[in-house]
Amino acid sequence: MADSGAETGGIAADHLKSFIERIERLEEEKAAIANDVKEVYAEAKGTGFDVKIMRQIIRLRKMEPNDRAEQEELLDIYMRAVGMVA
Amino acid sequence: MADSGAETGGIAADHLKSFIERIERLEEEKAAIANDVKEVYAEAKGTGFDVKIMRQIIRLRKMEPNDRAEQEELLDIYMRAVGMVA
Amino acid sequence: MADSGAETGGIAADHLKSFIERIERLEEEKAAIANDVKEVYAEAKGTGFDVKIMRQIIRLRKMEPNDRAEQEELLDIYMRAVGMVA
Amino acid sequence: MADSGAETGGIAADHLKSFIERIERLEEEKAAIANDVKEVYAEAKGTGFDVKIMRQIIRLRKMEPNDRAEQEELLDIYMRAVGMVA
DNA sequence: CTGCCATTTTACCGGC
DNA sequence: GCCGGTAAAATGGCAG
Repeated sequence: MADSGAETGGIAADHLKSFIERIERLEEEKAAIANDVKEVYAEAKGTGFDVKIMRQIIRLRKMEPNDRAEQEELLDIYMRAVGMVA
Repeated sequence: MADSGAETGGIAADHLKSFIERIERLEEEKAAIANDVKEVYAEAKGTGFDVKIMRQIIRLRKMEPNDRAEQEELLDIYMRAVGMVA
Repeated sequence: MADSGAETGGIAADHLKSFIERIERLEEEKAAIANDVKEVYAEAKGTGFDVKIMRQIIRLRKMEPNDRAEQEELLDIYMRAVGMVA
Repeated sequence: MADSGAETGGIAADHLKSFIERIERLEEEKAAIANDVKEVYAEAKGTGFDVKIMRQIIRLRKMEPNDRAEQEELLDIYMRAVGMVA
């Protein structure tokens, strides 16, 4: 076998396995953090905050102020166009 | 003001801010790890591996641990009932 | 065998099959309509409209005006709390 | 006013409104069908069938038609490489 | 740059 | 009636 590319016999198999395991480790870490996030939301909710609004806040803070303003303006225009007061 | 629940004047505002910032920090960490994952995939791809299949592998390996055998029996019965071979 | 409940031998199997097929037909119809929706969005986009904003409009129109006002107010409060101007 | 693109004064507003209303009508139809689906599940449940398993069946039947056999071969190779039995 | 795929978010449904 | 998980929608990212 010429072993062009990545046939998975021999060392290629080991290589693949290594990649997979590295990714799985990272995914585990990521999942752990995602879980932490969930817990913070849960705690906030328990304190009386509205989770959905909190998500909106976080989304808005992530946006460039300019983009945000533009979107709001456009939304406003569309709303008038379809007859929603403001 | 009775401050029942989570009105966001005074300390409640601080509390909310604190929650938001905790989440944002965690999301940053998560994004960093997600980026690492992406890089590993890119490296694997450069080595000649098929990223899409790799994702499948990882998905499958994550599913395996579940002892879903319990439900599979009933599923099997239903499958026979509707004419799916097995 | 007493055939109480829904063991899937005999007529029960036929019954199950019938339910499944009815659902599958309905799901097909639903998918077709979902596709139509997609096409309308595509056409609107081709005319120069912003699809994302359109989705927002539709979401807002689906909400009770009261609820919408409440959410906006709450969002506003939260924004001030975390120091976003308005 | 040059009316390049889709400013929403005049006819553009009408156009937008028309798109929105078409989508809303389609979404209504879709919701009606979704409701029918729900009713069939309810009826099946009343007959003694397990709704969750039924959903699984339908999911599986939707997947089958795909001739995924092509990719399965490569998947198989990769699975062996990382030590998954088959 | 368009369409596709993956992730994320929202809504729904069944269980307790 | 709420909570948790499960499926649908939607947004964002990537390849072609």
